[in-house]
Amino acid sequence: MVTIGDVAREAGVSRSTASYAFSGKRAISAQVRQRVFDAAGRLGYTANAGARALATSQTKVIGLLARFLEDEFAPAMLQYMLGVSDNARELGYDILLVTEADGARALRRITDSRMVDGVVLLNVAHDDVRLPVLRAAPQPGALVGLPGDCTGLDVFDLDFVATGRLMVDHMHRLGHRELLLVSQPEHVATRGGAYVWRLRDAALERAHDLGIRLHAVFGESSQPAIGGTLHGLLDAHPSATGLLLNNEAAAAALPSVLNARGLDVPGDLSVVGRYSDEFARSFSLPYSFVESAPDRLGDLAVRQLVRRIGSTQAREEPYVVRLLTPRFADRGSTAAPCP
Amino acid sequence: MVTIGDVAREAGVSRSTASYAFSGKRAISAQVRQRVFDAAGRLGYTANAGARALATSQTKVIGLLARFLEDEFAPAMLQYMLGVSDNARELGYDILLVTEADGARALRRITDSRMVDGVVLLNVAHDDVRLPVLRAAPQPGALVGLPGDCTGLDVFDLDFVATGRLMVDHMHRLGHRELLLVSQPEHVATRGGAYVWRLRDAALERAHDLGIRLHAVFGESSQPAIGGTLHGLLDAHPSATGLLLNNEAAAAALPSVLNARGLDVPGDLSVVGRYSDEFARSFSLPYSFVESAPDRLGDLAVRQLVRRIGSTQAREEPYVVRLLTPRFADRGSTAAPCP
DNA sequence: CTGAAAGCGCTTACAG
DNA sequence: CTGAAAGCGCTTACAG
Repeated sequence: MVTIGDVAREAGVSRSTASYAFSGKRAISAQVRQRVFDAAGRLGYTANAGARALATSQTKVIGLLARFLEDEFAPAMLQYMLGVSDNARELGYDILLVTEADGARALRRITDSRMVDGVVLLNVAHDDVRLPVLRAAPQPGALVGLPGDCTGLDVFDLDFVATGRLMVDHMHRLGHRELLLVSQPEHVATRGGAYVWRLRDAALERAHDLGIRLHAVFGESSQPAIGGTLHGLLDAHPSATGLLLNNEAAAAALPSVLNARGLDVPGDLSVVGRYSDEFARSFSLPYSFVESAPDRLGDLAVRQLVRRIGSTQAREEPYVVRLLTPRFADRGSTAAPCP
Repeated sequence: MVTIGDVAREAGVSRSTASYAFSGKRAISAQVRQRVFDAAGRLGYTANAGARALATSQTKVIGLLARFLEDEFAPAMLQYMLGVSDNARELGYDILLVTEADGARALRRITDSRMVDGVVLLNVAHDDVRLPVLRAAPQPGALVGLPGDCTGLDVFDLDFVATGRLMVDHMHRLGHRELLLVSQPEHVATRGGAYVWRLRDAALERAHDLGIRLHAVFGESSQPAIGGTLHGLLDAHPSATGLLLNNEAAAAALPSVLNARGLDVPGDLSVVGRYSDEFARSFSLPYSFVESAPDRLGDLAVRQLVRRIGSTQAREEPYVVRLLTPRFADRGSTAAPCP
């Protein structure tokens, strides 16, 4: 391979001069600079990443820890991954993708060996086992997903509490007094998927305060089971006029369920979902929804992480917990209930 | 950070001895070995990846170049990514994920700078601009997706020609004589998505040979457009008794389309799709299908790549083009046509 | 404005 | 079975 030494020789300068010509970290005469660049061009020089990392203690790589769990909608994870990856690249960082089941061990491996300058954790659980490892690591970390304990880390998530309230408030304003809520599977919550119960509890509380009857159930993560659950729920509560969905599979299954029952939206039933814009487009779901903004969250997490990586000053700043205000995307699937 | 020098001092040996104790590349007395391991444990030592890469010219990282194009079903890409990532990790490699739009430039960057020991290209087009870059790179590469020119690279893909034939043969055997085929959008083929026309052309040819009328159309990649296309196709050919799908969006949309038309499968219409098992499960599609086996392809590509990386001898071996024989997963959605 | 030299943390022939 | 030393390819104080 061609090294900076080869370039220096070809340009007739020292290796340090060649290095400075590339980095711009000290003044170089225009002629010399040009000679170095020309030489590099002729020889096809690119700096060796390992050598540079060793010399600078910077890899320009960010670790991305995904977590694919049973009964969670995997394609949703992809949106977060792309949000992180695309934005990291724009800031000059590459992505080391980690999909191992044992996230804590993998995290220790990539941080201890200094493969990465920082880490983004996806799909963070309430009591995530990766957090103690990340806090002990020398690199900064950012989370997508709100855990029980946020100390020492920057956290980004959709505000699921506000989302639950927004959904209920929206239906209440239209005049609905009996609603249904389908969440993710119960064991997703049990094992620490806080987003499940944060939305659900907030919706239940708000409904209670407003004098609304809210029937909340946990739904399955795939068809045909979720279809059966939807049918059962609609059978059990024929007087309910609104349906809230915090469950991608339920949203995807709903059109055929309603079709089979001959129910019209919003004529017979008002519907509000919670998913990403991309998901809505892929399946062209005709429902109003609260945007879960995975690209936005990935962007925010990476940007903050890079800030911390870049300056020791930024590293001293207080940690942030940023919960995005839910945005309601109106697709016309809600209306006043029929009398 | 704690270095191998610290470990050596703590254990009372030289750095080379410590290094050999870890690598096992030369005999070390049991006592010394234990002292080194204990010291490493006490100090919490992990080798610096950059330094090791510099010394060995091996990063133990594989580049994974994904390619997300308009009107291709993004979640399908995720399955390939996980197939590569999970299997790479098992073989001791980490994954550098590249999602940049300009794949050729990104590929040059990560290979020139020696960030990776090898590269897997996903979603390879017929005349993929990344191929010349990969051939010129010092690292070996493996493709998932069959390009027009395979020289110098290991190639893995589903046999789409055999898939097209299998679909038609299957229907023919059951007695069908008029079929419909919905492919991906035409411009996906136009820009080089060879899998589109390979399956389509093979199906058309086989149908012709068997005296079957096959009406082949290109479908959109999302609802509701694809739903309209399906309706239009069924309207235009009421005498067709079988439907072949090489289009994920069409498969996802079909249940509600058939529901709306009151069509029974396989009573009124026999259906065969082509997608992954994971996709079938996520949407619980009730159709028989040809398994596209993304995990299997990722596995094969990585395994071959690691072989090439591992030994210069393996690097001399002839390149392989491995097309997986399509596997038919029977879900009972095909039957003899009604008279 | 430029160069010679030290150092980043490993591995691996070379010697014993 | 073990150690002292060179080298991987960079960057960056130190000198001039």
